[in-house]
Amino acid sequence: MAVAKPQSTRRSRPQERPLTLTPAARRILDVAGDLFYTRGINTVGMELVAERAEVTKKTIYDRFGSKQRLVVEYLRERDARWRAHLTGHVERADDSPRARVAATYDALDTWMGQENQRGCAMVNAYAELSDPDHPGRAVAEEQKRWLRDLYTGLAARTGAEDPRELADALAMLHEGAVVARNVTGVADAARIARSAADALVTARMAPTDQA
Amino acid sequence: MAVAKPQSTRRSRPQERPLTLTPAARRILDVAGDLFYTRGINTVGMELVAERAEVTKKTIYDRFGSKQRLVVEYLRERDARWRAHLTGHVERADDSPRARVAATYDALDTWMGQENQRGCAMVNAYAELSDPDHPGRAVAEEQKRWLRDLYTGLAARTGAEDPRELADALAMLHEGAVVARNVTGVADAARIARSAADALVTARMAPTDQA
DNA sequence: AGGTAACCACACCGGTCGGTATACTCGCGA
DNA sequence: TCGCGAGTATACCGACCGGTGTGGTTACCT
Repeated sequence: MAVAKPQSTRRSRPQERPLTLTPAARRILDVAGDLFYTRGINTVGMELVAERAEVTKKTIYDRFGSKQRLVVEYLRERDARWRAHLTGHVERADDSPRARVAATYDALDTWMGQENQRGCAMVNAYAELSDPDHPGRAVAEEQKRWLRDLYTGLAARTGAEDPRELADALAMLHEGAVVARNVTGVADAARIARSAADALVTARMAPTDQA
Repeated sequence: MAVAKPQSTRRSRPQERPLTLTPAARRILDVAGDLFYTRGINTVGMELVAERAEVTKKTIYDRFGSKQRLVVEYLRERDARWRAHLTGHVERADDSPRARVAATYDALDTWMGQENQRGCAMVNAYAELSDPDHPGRAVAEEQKRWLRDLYTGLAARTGAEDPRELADALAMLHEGAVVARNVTGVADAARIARSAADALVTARMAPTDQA
């Protein structure tokens, strides 16, 4: 065991040095990403990361400077991977708002099948990093804002009266599906969310656009 | 700082002693509940709990036996409070499935306004307690199952073709609203979820029941 | 040839973790 | 009066935390 303290209050961030991703650093980040996601950020010590990456702690600190930084890089990378996954699905879909909304839930479905066995990494990190100044929180917030904006754009194209509100509802189905699958064990959560989203779009669509 | 380890593998649970809630134990549980929720379970040490409850660690261990047990009791109590809050709202609503569904989101709204500034305690605990054997996880799972069943009952009364699926969608809006409010900062998340839920019920309702 | 970046091994730091042990006091009910 | 449950205070346990410092070895770039 061992675990505690109010989380380093690194106030007034000292501007980020750019990070050189040497081979060892690459290994460290991979290992840390896996461990942080599956076991939780706070329960994984640097010693363990070092051991798994076959690297000394010294090397980790030479490359990343602090655990906080390593955590932030883990979140950033995961966020980027998720965005790429989602936008890939969306762009391959038909260019209709309805099809594209559906595509977001398909993306979620495949994502959850592969690398999301422990819920949303951003939401988990948000739960674990209780210090409001931890820069990892900003990464999570940004991802959620991004998804919301994506939905807002699509919602606007449906002709909905209040695109923002529709977008928020679609985002809720999205996040809720992750919880349903992860905690409640609903295997086809993404499919259900997709179907509900479609019904919602229909209900909110401008009447003239109904087809 | 300090935080780590794969989380005590207390396998084959040694049957729970019933807990005597002495005045000190009451204080301990209150303090622990507050700290665990606001700072996270893993970042709060027993030393801090003892200090805040104006009690020695000895007393905590005499009453609760272990941190794990204290965590479980915290989750149970919070779960019970939440269920009471929600059922209170539901029972005070008109006895129509539509009104009762709406009432669940109203309950969420007032709940989030008062004592849910850091998201859903069950979801957070699920994120923090990565050991699949930690009994705290079961408490979270049970709450989500309960909510799902509650929605299933209401959905059945709407005459929906697939009550389970409608119920899951309603639960997703529910959980999603918590994330939206907490991470994305959507102030009227509960209201939006309520409105979306209502539209969804309308869409899924048996055509003959439309009113 | 010299410099430097990237790594290794290893020892060490103060501090905290969850949990235990010993010994003592107080108030209550039989 | 006696015992006991609930509490106090304090010291301690081994383990682990995040992080640093020293010194040495490659390998590549100029």
